[in-house]
Amino acid sequence: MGKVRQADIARVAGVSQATVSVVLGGNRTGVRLSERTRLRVLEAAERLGYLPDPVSSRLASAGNNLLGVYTFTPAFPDIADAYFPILAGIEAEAAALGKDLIMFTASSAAPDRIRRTRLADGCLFLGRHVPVDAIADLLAAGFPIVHIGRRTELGGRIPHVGADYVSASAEVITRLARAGHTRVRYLREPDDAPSSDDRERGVRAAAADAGMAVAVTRTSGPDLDATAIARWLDDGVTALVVEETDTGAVFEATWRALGEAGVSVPGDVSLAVLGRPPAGTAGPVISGFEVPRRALGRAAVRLLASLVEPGTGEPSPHRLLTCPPVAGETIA
Amino acid sequence: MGKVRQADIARVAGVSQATVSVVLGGNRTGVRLSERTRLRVLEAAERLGYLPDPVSSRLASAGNNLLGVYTFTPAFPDIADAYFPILAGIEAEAAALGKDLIMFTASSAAPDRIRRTRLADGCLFLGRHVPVDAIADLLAAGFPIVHIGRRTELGGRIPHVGADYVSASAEVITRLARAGHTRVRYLREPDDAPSSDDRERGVRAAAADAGMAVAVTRTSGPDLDATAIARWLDDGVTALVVEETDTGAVFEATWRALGEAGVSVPGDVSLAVLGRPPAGTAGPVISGFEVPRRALGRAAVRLLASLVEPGTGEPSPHRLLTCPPVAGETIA
DNA sequence: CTGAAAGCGCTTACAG
DNA sequence: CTGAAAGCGCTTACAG
Repeated sequence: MGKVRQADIARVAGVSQATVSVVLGGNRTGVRLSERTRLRVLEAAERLGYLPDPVSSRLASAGNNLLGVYTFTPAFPDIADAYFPILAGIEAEAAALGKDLIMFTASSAAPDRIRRTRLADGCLFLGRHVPVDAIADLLAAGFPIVHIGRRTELGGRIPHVGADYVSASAEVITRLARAGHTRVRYLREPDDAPSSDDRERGVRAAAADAGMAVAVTRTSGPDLDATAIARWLDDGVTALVVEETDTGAVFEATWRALGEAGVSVPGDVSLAVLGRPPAGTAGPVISGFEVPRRALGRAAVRLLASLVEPGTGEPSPHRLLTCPPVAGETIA
Repeated sequence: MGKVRQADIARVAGVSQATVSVVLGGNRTGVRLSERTRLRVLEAAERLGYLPDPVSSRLASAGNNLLGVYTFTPAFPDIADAYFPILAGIEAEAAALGKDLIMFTASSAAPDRIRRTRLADGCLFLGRHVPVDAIADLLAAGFPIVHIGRRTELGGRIPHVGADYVSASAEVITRLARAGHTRVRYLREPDDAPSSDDRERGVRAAAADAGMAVAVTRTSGPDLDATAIARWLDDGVTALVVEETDTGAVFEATWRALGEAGVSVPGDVSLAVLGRPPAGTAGPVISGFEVPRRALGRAAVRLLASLVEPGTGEPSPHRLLTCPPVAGETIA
């Protein structure tokens, strides 16, 4: 009882293999078929326990209803908190569209693995940085891709669905300005990625508008201690603005340093996070904004699906979703 | 700049398409190749930007390094708490083995969708119940599958990696017996699934050994109220044993009813859960056991991988992992 | 109105 | 020691 192929059905039903294909494919080309033939084929297929081979169908044209998901870091163990809602959104929308998902486990961002994404009809990419060359190859080959998070590489030709960090970050600064702050310390990731750069752009623009002085510290956390805090306060800083990062390390280091320095929030200094603090952070609700991760996942799947099956009006290959503000209790 | 095929490389390099395949495939058959030819092919492939088509390779023999994951309920939105560690384990092990994952989103357990799993080299199944017919087809076709959770269907022919609920549940009862309890109320899921039945078997066996009276209530939660609690206590019950369920609903209902009844734990009544309470449950550490979900995920992937690539000694197609006891504070 | 040919892009057994 | 044939299981344009 090995695999049953269309050819086996054809033999039993006394027709050609191609006819079997037409019948089982639901006759989408509108071929004339005698009802008798159709029934014989269907019955034989049922009796033999035919299981179509999706790989063959995919090769012989036609998609396979598979969308790839490529994360540049293991999605689950490490930064699960940040990725989980995105994956949840991706899965929900994929299920709604009747698509299955291929998760490409990216132990490394090796080009070889990225090329494997072509097994699917299209692929979602997810990560702080993007391997430009491999993506360029995919793009050049006409393979549909969507990056989750804004991308500026390749002259902005990478389709993406991102969060509008510029506006959301500007809004946080404006709130601070309205509360009377004129001197702010801004802590951001040391490396350049659109998600960090966008925040900085929003911060600078709003600060300039408000006549606020913003000094930037690039840090990944370890150097943040009570001494640093004390120095900033001595300099006349009245508010700290911290970028939300994948691991939450910068916020955690800041929060700890604040505690060690015996500085009260928002009594002695105001605090805002450009995003949300890591899950499970105790204490007051930190002011900032929500990143609509679930919606990002859903929107990305929708965009990718429309790229895979063109027709119903080409959507913009670039979308930015709004980040709802979180008032919080740490701006005073 | 359309897709570049091996045939294109062959034309440029002045060799046959098959030779290109041999060269690019790393010459695994040990064919004699002039170094000059090899280099010419490699160079042409590089220059043209060749991207191998994984679908074709898969069809022309050879696996595709893809393992399927089929959950009978949407994995992410709903019962994520229970599935998340399993998926984390699956992903970690798959990454370690260099395999990618296809997540089949099971909006319905429709046989069609299950058949699609054959796109992968093998598939993991995950769910309280299993669609026996579709699984039987897969098994008959020689398609490698592994179920996460013990399965008894099809005469026990379904390969699986499960948790040893029988022993773990028995151990909980033994603990209760040692603490002097002789009359216990046991709350379990209303439907029959191996994970529930195994627990009950362990409970009954250990209770019989200890001369303990166990009364069983099948419930999904809603009927659990202060009245029920009071009735049981009146009956002389001194301990409650609650099954861990996917949603945690039974435990939550019990915990609430206990509160409403003003019954203190473990002062007035002891409490154990056959597993762990839902995440985020406040109060004392509930006695019970840990389900090694991450390890289940990893072990299932390893078993599936060995089924896909036989050779290195056939492993047992049935494995049960031990559930470490959690002493907790609610048995007295 | 129906059925047989060609081809999707590869791999691997097989002639030369 | 190398290169061309056959074939994986399908779909869809095309002859009859």
